[in-house]
Amino acid sequence: MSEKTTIYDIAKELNISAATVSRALNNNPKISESTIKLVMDTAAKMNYKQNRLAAALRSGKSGNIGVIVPRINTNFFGSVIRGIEEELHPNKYNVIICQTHEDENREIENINTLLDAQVDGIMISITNESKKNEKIIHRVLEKNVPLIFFDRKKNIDGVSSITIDDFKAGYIATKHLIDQGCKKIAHLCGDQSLEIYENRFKGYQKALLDSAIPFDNKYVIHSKSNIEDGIAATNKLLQLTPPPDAIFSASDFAALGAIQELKAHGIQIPEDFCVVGFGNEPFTKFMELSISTIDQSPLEMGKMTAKVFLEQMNNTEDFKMEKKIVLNPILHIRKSSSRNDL
Amino acid sequence: MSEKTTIYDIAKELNISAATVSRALNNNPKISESTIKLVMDTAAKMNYKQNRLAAALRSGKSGNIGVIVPRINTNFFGSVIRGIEEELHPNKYNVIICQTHEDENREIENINTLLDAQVDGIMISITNESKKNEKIIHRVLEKNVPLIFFDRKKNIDGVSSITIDDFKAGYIATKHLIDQGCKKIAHLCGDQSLEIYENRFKGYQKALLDSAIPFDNKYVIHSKSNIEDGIAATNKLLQLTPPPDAIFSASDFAALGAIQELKAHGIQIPEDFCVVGFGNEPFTKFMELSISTIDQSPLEMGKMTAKVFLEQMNNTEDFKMEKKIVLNPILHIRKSSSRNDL
DNA sequence: TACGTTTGTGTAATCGATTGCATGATTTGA
DNA sequence: TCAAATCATGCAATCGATTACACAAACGTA
Repeated sequence: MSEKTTIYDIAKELNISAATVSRALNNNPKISESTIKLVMDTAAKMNYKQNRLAAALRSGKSGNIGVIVPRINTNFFGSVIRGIEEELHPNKYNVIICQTHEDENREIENINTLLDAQVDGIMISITNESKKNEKIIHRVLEKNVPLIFFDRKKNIDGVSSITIDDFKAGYIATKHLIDQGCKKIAHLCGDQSLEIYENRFKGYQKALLDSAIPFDNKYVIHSKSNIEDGIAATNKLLQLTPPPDAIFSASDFAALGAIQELKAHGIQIPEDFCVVGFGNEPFTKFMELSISTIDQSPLEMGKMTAKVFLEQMNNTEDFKMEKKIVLNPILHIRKSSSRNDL
Repeated sequence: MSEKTTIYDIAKELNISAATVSRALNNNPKISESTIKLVMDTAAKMNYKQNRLAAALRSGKSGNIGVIVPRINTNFFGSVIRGIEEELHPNKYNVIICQTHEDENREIENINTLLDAQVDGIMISITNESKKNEKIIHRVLEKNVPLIFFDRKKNIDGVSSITIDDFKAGYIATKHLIDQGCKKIAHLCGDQSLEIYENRFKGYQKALLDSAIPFDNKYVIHSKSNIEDGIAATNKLLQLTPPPDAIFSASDFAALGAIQELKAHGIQIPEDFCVVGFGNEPFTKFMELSISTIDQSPLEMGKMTAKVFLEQMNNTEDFKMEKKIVLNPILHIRKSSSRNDL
């Protein structure tokens, strides 16, 4: 009834050996055309489905790859995963997803789980730069399991990564604000132990420097990626003398909080104050006062990550391949920073 | 060097049989305490990691479950998957994700892929009600692979499902508009071959009926879940005589399009026109003119789905279990429909 | 002392597909 | 006509963990 047919069933049916069936199903050139056809037809007739677990055990390839992200229900990570899945699907790989919730212990646990499950590769956006997970990363490499970083990476020799140019992103966002005539530009920065936020910050500083605007540390406020932190940070900034006249936020959510607070203070945007966010979250476009922001091309990032993985898998040469791909950030200029009526 | 240790390596090291090692690692009560301790310690020392593929092949349980959704980079599906993952993770299941892009052939292919991969269960939000995928669903059931529907289901005996009460959602949304004094309420409905949209529509009709408001089919416009369709539909509606004074949209995105178009026509919201959307997309809350909408508790839905799956897995009794869980929709009243200054 | 239990381990089969090596059949060439 | 080459297929081991069954040792009881 619901019993699954194996190659042995087919073999018995045709009075041949299971080995021949296996080879026929894999189009092995050693097998005669007629036998191949016969086996194929019988397999179809008997509704044969390969048990990939068995093949996986034998070959050591599970056909699964693991993707580790802080969380999946955000536009950014959801889109990256979508890109990865769409690229790997035609290549017969399944995508297993894990969440870390920014917890490095969880990250280590996830990596171990994926290794136990014999995944053929791991794609990860790490939680932070702590040394704690350095060890496990090396364990992965020792096992020769392809590892690829996307967005949040570590600098480890021999490991490929797909990121965006966060420095440039910070630079063009800040430069844009300067071009709008802003003189005192504040920055809501993220966790500086993460390279991405560090680079956005550096880009911001460099843009100021290039325009001969003095950098002032009091205009830099650390805030997490949420509305509340954006509000709190803006409150602090408005109490300074002089207060800033623009904000480059490393997060769209913090930017949104900033805008809400600025409005609450009766400040006109963009006339009196400009804001640029980061991430191109869907809502930034939909608001009546649409928010200028940096697009990270997450779908593209996911596809690239998958492509690099496939390339490494197909690399039969006897050398390690390391590819560092840096995507170009795209500034979307919207109302929150458009003084020139674009 | 990077060779993985197996139970045979441990067995050889301790001069015992692999069977004993296996039993010890699984805390089999037949094995003496001292041996268990010895094996455990040696396993740790030799950095042993179970090869789950081998265990999976033997036991027929892969430890993976498949989740099929139209796409993952939306707030709704992303959140459902998050809920599923969080609930299954502690139970040592991995989550494999597949996307259908609303294509039923892709759906069938995904199910086959998951079956081939020997997943221990499938959770799916189907693309539509066509008969085409009926057959494959039954194939899954015949194979005794637990199958659970979430959000978009089919009515099939013996299959559990977790949904929200779309009828009630349509009802309370419409009733709310009526309570705001709206008399001519239009409905932007979705694909009526999907039960969810059909029920929202029915709830809308029932609310009208209960308030003795005549149902008028010309106020019902079919539109997909995107801004453009919302704009187009609203345009059509505004050309009617008399035009409606409210819209209940089965999608937040269409509602957003509607609002944009209403504004373009200089119509005051909520004074002259009220709008209620569906889905509680993040942007609905963030807009200056925040959008009233129905929350579907996607995280909760995901967790419930996983719980029902676990319950079925742990059900050792000799009977089939069918559980139909219907979550309560929550109306979030926001500015787009608040005439009473809430 | 003799026999039935209990306890702890080992042997070997099993899950299903793959593959190196062996073998028998057929063809080629001299 | 026979050796060599080619071709198609079978045998059996393998991947690593699990488990039914067998069995020896230790223990208890009459």
